[in-house]
Amino acid sequence: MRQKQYFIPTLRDNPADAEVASHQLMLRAGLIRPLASGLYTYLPLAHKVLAKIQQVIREEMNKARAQEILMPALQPAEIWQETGRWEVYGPELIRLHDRHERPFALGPTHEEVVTGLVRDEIKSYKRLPLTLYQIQTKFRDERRPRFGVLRAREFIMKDAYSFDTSEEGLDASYQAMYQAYQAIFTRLGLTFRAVEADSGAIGGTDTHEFMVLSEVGEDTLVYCTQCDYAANIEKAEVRRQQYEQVKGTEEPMIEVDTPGQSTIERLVEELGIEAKQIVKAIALAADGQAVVALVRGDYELNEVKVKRALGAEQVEFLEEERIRKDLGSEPGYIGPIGLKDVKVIADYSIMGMENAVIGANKRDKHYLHAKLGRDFTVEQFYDLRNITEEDTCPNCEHPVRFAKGIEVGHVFKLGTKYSEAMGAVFLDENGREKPMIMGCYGIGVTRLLAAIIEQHHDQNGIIWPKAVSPFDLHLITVNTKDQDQESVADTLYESLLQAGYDVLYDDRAERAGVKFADADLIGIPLRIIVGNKAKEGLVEVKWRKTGESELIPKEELVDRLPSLLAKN
RNA sequence: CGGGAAGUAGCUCAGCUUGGCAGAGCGCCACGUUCGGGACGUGGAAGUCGCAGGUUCAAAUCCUGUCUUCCCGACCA
Repeated sequence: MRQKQYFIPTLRDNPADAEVASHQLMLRAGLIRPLASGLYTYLPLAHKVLAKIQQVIREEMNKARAQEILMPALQPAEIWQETGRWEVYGPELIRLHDRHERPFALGPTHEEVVTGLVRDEIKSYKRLPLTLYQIQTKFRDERRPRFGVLRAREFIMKDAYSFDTSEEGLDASYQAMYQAYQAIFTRLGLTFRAVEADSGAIGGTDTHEFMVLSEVGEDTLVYCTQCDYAANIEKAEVRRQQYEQVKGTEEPMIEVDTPGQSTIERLVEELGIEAKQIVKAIALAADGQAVVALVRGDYELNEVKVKRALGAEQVEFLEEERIRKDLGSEPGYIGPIGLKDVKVIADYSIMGMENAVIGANKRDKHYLHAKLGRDFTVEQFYDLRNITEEDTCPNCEHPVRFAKGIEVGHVFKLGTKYSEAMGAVFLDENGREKPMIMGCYGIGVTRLLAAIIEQHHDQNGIIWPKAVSPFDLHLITVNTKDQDQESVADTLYESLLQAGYDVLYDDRAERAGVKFADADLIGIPLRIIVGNKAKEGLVEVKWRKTGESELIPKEELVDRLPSLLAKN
């Protein structure tokens, strides 16, 4: 491809509204352009890279015996009503009406469509197991689109669904997908980690997320320094343990003035105590029902664990109005004593607390010297807090560490949730009707594009891993006015194409600096520069990643390319 | 949805405090000089100052409303 007429609108400055490296570079290198918040056009370079990513995914999925299909993005409301998700899904589901005022949705995922399809077509155990997948545009009206294509409202996803006759079958299908994912992310040149994830309140046994390690990741993952344990912090269990609590004398509980001290930090500062002496009380709405959760002041509440402990679908913070009305309390001063009739649950870290500071449910008031059992009680204890780096591995008791990750893939054992709701059943060997056992497996394709850039760039631009580079080679003439250079480059371009290489040929009448800067931005791993040594028959090859270069006789180039490319 | 910031030329931004001809750099077009790391000169094109309303002789500038974008918190590939 001659660059003169190729559409790569590079930018010299970073656009003001891009924050993270991948977003900035995708804009600057001419990969994407925004249309609205969370909506992007993929320009030729990005489109080529996406095609390569999809190719890798297809190869590995097909190898795992999954079969590619393509389902409609536009879906009638009825199938969503069948599974109950029309009500449950919430505002993230984009809903619309056709000309007959019939309700539809733009698919954020395809369990309903694929389950309906398999239900109608497959009746016998003899046709199972079956795994179907598609690569398609998904729609989710995200509450907050962010970081360019990392969290977009319209994005390309590979979604796969497996149907099995037994739990053992599901295990095998799940394993096959898990391994395919490992192969895919490895081939894409990513540093990643598969972690245990939370499966949500309903069903779902095993589930793993594939995290690309990156500082801009929105997820925190916890891994053991000894064994191979790794989990999303939402999921990571905290070992049950004897907490070392601050001891008190047998002083009675007293009420004190704590004006404006509505945070842990302020209380620590003003009262001269430790955070671990404070009972942090958090008011929540679990499926609308007010609940108070207690956790020791030096720990963070984990809402996913609360959700699981209560068996709730949804847990969110209680609004200030309801804290006053439903709890009879005051935001910032919530405590376990004297609350109206609400459920109070607590993390294990509360056990054995004495000499504690608790909110008095009155503005600017706390109690001191509160003792669990004597002054306040708790209905039930659970593991409700986030693990910390001071905690130990739930498997082997060795230290754990944290890392940030971008979730690029998710594998999930669904069980029979959708097959039962939609009547996707088969007849087994004995003629008995049974629900199919399902799994689902997603990969964020456009998110991968950004994640790859996050892990593969430097100050000057992108450095594509070879497997996904938009071109094999970047051929550059230093000076287009120089006849020698131009003719050498032209013939070289032709012979490279002949040899089967996909070449981007910068034939633009730009100065060398401009071309080199653009080449760095675009990030094709191997560069061939035709410059002032061209009249002596020498061309330069240069590796984008290391900046190393080598002069090579032009006749030898095509023959030596395989080894030159392999060097990087 | 709550909290914060910003909307002026394709991009990055100044001008706004104190109302008075719409600006700069880069990019773009033409010509010339240059030519291995974002050159230089001359000339040129380009903006409904986000939108609507108000105040005023006069609004990019002041006031009100509204829309959009980005960042921080509750969800997901």
